[in-house]
Amino acid sequence: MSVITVLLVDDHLVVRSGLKALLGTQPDIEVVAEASSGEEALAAVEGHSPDVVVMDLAMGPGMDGIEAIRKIRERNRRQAVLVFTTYDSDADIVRAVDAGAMGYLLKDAAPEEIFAAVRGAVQGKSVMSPPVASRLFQQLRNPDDVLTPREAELLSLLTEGLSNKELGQRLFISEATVKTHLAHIYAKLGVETRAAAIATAIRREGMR
Amino acid sequence: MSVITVLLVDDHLVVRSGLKALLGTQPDIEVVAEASSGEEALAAVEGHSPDVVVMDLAMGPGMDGIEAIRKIRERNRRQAVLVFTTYDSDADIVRAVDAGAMGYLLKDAAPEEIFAAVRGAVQGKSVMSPPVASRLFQQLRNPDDVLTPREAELLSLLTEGLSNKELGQRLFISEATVKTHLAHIYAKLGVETRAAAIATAIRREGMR
DNA sequence: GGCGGTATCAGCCAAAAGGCTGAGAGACCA
DNA sequence: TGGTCTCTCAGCCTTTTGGCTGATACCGCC
Repeated sequence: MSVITVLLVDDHLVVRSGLKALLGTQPDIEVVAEASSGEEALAAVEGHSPDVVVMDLAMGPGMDGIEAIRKIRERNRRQAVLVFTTYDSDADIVRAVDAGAMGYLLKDAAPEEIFAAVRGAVQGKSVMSPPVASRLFQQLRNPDDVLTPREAELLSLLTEGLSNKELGQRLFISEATVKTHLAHIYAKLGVETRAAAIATAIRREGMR
Repeated sequence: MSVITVLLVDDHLVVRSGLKALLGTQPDIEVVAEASSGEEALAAVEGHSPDVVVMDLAMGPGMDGIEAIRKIRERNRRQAVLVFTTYDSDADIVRAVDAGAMGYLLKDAAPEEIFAAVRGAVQGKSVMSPPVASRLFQQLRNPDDVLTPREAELLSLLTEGLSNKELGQRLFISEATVKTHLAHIYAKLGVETRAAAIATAIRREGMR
């Protein structure tokens, strides 16, 4: 049995240190590199070509986790990416899976769960924390209310307090398109104003 | 020189593990106990009587970090409590300091910062992460930015996603007055739109 | 008795947001 | 190959929001 090589990506040194300590107890898993930003993560993937990338989604300014996942998957489909984050936001789950994540773990996961996820990932198995899985399950029952990846992305930026114009500039689309997306988002969230959408998104979706 | 004993309190095993690994590199610091909730923390303080308690504020259901700090300080003033958390919410900082916290560190703090904070805490020195200190400083310098009770009430309703008309009806005031209050709130929060105000209120002020 | 802070309200105007209809391009799938 | 989904864009119109100026009233305080 060969050793599984892992790249850790998290902007908090404490979390990287903790993961490293936990994974270090497993003889068949080895942390070969760490990164604290999306940019660093891409470089580390090139340099170390790890089997599994364990990544937080929230990573301060610059490239966010979703974008990093997408780029990693674009360049090299060998790496399996595991999301390891604090919040089980509906929108983030959808976007992460869409970007090519193999699993989605919450930070309060038990060590065994994490080990199992890493081992499963290299075999192409997808592993979810129970709360995450239940959210996905619930969404399958109401497929009409599931945000598309683009809508989720827009909603995420919406919670930053941006105007339609700013949203358009940020996403390289026209203001008209922004308004179309927003109308769909409002309908799916069951709200009528952007203010209510933001409130709903932050509270219900766990966005922040 | 005697060894500083530390109790770690965080609901994420990964974070505890990481802190333990980091603090373990220091010969004069020893982690003697861990807890994953406020209740456990109180018991651990009784049992181990550590010199310093390093605690996250957000801890799932049950007693929150602030309450735990207050109770620890009530029962035994020997322990110094250091807050170690992810978000620099104005409200949380004020509440934590008020509850008796000796320091306030963010999770992206450098290891040296953490070590220094632990060592400082036992000597009665208070240590803040730079972003935290700057927030406190800003509040002291600019008391004008403190919301009046009425403004706070309005902001709280604002985060529900209500329109100006609805706000007026809810508070029994005219829409004109609502707009006046909002203008003041925006100025104090440093934002220009209601969307940004909601985002700021929920995130920074911890409203929810 | 005046002064500052708070809360209340009005009117005017420009900008932003939202509702509506319609439509083309590309992907995916049966 | 045709249907469906997603993402993109446009125009038109109404409503809402935000910026501004100015005003009245109450309250506590020196």
